[in-house]
Amino acid sequence: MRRDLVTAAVNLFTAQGYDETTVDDIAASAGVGRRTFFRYFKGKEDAVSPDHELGLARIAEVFATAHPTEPLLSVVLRAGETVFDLYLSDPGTARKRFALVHEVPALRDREAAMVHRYRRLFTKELAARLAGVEDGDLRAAVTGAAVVAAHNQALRRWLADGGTSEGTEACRAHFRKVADMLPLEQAPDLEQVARRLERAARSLERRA
Amino acid sequence: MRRDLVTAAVNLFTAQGYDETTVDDIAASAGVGRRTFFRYFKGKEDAVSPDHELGLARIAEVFATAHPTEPLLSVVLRAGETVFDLYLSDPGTARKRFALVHEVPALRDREAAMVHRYRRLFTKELAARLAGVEDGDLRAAVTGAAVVAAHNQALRRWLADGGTSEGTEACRAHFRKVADMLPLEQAPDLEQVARRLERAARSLERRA
DNA sequence: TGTTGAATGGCACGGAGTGCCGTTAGAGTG
DNA sequence: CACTCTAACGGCACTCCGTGCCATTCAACA
Repeated sequence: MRRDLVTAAVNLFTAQGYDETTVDDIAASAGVGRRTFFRYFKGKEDAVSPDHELGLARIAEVFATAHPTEPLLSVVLRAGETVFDLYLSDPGTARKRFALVHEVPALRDREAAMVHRYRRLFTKELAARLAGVEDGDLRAAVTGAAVVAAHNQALRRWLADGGTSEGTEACRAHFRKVADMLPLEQAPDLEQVARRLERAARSLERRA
Repeated sequence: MRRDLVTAAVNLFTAQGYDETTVDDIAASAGVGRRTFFRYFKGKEDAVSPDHELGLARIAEVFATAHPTEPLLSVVLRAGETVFDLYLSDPGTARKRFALVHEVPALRDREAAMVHRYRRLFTKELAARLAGVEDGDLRAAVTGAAVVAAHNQALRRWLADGGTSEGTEACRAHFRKVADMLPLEQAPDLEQVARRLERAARSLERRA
């Protein structure tokens, strides 16, 4: 039933435009009444991509069930990949949604709001795991935003390349590559290593 | 006139709630007709924080007029601070807006959409300046998101601390500190420094 | 067979946003 | 002062979104 309404909405939106399609059109196309539509969706915009709640829940689950000793970057990557799987499981509708979201202002704004929730979730989980670290919540905010941006960048490239199923592994590799440049464990370690080596070099120089 | 409508809207929203305030209420409170309201604002949500277009324009101007040899981090910091000035110039209404935006879902979503536009702008400008660099647009996307997150984090902390005008310099310092952990020039340089120092240490050790 | 509960759909209402048009104020001419 | 022209204003009416209310249907169950 939900599925029927979603497909009807996506088809009508792509065929005759978002603003030109009324909720009555969608309901009639799915063979139900207008009132029933609003029982399944909070609004007209929700008829496209109703899976975000599921994605958020899966990310939260990954963080909740992760072993405390697992490296933070590993947890983040696993959380991101669960969302990938949601998209990769249905590349066809993912492409249609992508096109719609990127040309209809109302849907673009709604997508931005959802991305905002993803970012907030990552930031919250990272902050909980960076408690005590110097500027922990700052690092969490910056890293959370970077993670979500990397994720979106990987998805966008995959979709721009046609959304073929062969590219799914490239999509994941892309996300990992971007995640490697995040300021998680890497940056502080490098700084520390540099300082330590600098001191060692100076002391050795004095000895020589 | 715009200003009257904005203050009327903010006051009514805070006093009796967003959903409970109609556009007629706002227009009547400002002494104009309902139709006039929609000539000044695209919608009810625009009556709060109508300065985002100006902020986006100022950022674009900073990037457009920056000298080509100026370090990228410096340009980013200057662009961010022009937006700070927009908030810091009127701390009182900034606090009211902050409270409203963070408790009204519709305004929160709209704010997220605006943050999305800021992020897109930074990403675009960074990508143009990272052309040719390995994974330039990936770095641009990640860095743009990180910059905006750092900016928001600094603003949020400033507002959470009461939004006093004495904290404006602390706000800027905060933004700079967070920007320092961004993967712009720093991370590659650090890596290079570490490798160079490692080699120097090994050669000194062999000599000793 | 009677009953209960959940899903449905029709109806009506309030509010957002928009097009149209008459009215008015205010600036610039003779 | 009288006239005109332009731009903003405000009222009116309309479409559509979203929601509360209620009657209907249908299936499960005692």
